[in-house]
Amino acid sequence: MKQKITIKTIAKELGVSTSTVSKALKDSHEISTETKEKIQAYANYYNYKPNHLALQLRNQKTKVIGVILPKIVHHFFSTVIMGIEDGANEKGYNIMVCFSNESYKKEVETLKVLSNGSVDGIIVSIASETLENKDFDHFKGLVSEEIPLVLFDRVVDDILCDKVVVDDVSAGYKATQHLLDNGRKKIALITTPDHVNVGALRRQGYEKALIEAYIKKDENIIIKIDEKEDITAQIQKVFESDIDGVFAVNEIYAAITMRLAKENGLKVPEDLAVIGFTDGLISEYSSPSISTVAQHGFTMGKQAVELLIERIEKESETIKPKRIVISSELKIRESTKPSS
Amino acid sequence: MKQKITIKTIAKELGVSTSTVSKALKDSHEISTETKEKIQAYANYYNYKPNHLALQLRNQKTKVIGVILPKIVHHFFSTVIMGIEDGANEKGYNIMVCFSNESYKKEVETLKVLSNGSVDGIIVSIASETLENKDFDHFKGLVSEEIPLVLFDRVVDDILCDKVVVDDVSAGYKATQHLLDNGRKKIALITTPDHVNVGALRRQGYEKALIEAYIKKDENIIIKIDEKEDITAQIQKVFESDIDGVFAVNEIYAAITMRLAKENGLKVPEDLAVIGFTDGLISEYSSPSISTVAQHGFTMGKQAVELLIERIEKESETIKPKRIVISSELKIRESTKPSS
DNA sequence: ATAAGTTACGAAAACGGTTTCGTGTTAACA
DNA sequence: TGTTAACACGAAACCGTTTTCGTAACTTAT
Repeated sequence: MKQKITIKTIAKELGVSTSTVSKALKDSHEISTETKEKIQAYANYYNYKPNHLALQLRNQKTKVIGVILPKIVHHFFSTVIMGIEDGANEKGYNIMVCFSNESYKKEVETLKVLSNGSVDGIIVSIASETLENKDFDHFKGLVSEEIPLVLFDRVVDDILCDKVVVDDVSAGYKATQHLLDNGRKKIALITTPDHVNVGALRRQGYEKALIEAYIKKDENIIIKIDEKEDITAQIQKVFESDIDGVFAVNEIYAAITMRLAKENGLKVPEDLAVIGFTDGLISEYSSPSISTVAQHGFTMGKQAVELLIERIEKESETIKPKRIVISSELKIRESTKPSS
Repeated sequence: MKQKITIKTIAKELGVSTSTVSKALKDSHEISTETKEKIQAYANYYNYKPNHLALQLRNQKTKVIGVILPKIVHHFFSTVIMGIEDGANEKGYNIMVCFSNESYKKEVETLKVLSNGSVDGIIVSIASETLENKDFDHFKGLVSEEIPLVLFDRVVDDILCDKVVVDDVSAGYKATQHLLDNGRKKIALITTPDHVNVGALRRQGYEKALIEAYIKKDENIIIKIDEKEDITAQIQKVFESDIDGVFAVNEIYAAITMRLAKENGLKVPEDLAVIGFTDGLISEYSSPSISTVAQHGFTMGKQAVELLIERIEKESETIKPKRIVISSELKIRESTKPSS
């Protein structure tokens, strides 16, 4: 990189002290108009830009927010990033993005790197492996170092910090209720293993809706997908039972269900209604289009970053950790058009 | 944030100088074993971590790479980010991610923020508005400041820097050729306006394939989508002509085409073969699944970052700008199964 | 006993800014 | 004429670390 122009250069060149230059550039009243104009003109001409690193060191602030996501090739997380970036920019922050790739080890390492002072605060959605292990010591370390932390979507109660979540239970309830309203009686659930807590919560909502409709739960049509195995094969099993509705906890599972329905000779939505989660591109562009529960990822991201920045900038006050719940919303499309 | 322990603290506490502490922590031979052990034990006990900002200032290196993308909710760009992050991590770098949201103004601002010294180098895919304006002065500024810059996917010749691109012409050719091999004769092209150069290049490939097959180009079945208008309505026009194949330059256009085909009473692939670009989730999970040209986003990202880091770390040598071409690959799926 | 070489550490400069606290000069006032 | 205040600027400390250079004390060789 080319030798940059610094305050020192300007000072030497113009025969004044660095303090004078610094003040002149900030339009301080301490400096005479004449001197200020001279210095500003010079700085402008040579395109002087203050060195960010020096400022950071002095202020002990980086104006950067670290973000750790389990993955990115996923509509929900992409939109969350958008929200985070947008909110951060509004307050003059930038974001440093890292991925845990759902791995516990990478999450720990990344957290260590980010907490060495490169960022003022961190936003995380926990890796599934970590959720499975139930080992959250790396987060507790952060908390005790008093580095501001906000968890979103995949959160755990053990960690004492601000959180932003979707109303997963109520979302699961709403989705299931929608199918029931639709006249469906035998509704399958395609979900994640129990350790992924959002999956467990959505299931609670599902079960609640069934109970209220006096429909007996059937474990045969509740499929917990193990992503290490063949997903399609696991979903295929549900077609061995007689079903007329499917609630899938993400859009990939919903899309696979649609394909299998076709292969099994069931028409969507006539014979089978399908509703997914995450209002992504697949749901929107598949044909028939898929009804979903929209999670408002952008809002989540924005709320998370606002919470974090508040914490960063009011570091003196010890505010009680907050928990923000973003309400989800049904996006009704073709895949759940009422059966006759 | 809690008061962090610094070298100064350790020095004062142990009655030695900061230089001694610094050297002891690096296991320098200049320091006696006894002193080293004492200092290391103390540092370890109090969980000393060197202040990153101080190091950055001293070394004039941030070990951070800036990335500016037009958008993120897009399979291709998501995978590129993954590749960049992966490559960066391998070399001990982190990435700072920003979005231009296809806006010229935001691109200029973001570039300015990143070039104030917060990053060692920058990777960019140009915003469509900028491509339309043809105003690249902000990039030229970077180049003259000698901040390493790598452009990928949407690149322009005007800017003198390293570039990573897809072999768009040959990809367009391969896609079209595949349809021809399939027995299709009347192949429509759904593309972007000409200023998005990747679209223009893919079109060249399309036209070349047609010429070689002695098929006359028909401007009526070449649709340039204006994203500010209703996309579906624009694509619908192509169905007014008699066609048996469609080459769409991204997966959204391909998906919309599939839906319209259905609505127009054409069966895919029997009556109409469809091939898209960007091997994303939509193509994979739609039904029938959509054949595409896979762009290898991960590889592109990784190559881009490796190129950039090489430039950063060999700043002395003025190497001629490189241009890396990533070859694309056909992913044949159901939407282009041979017609009888 | 003297010269030379080690060993083990500290002082100080440097990275690029900001900010506090002087201080010399001039102008205004009693 | 002496006192005070305003003005315009500079010196120096500071943020946390590294690194060069100097040097006191001791060891070894002559």
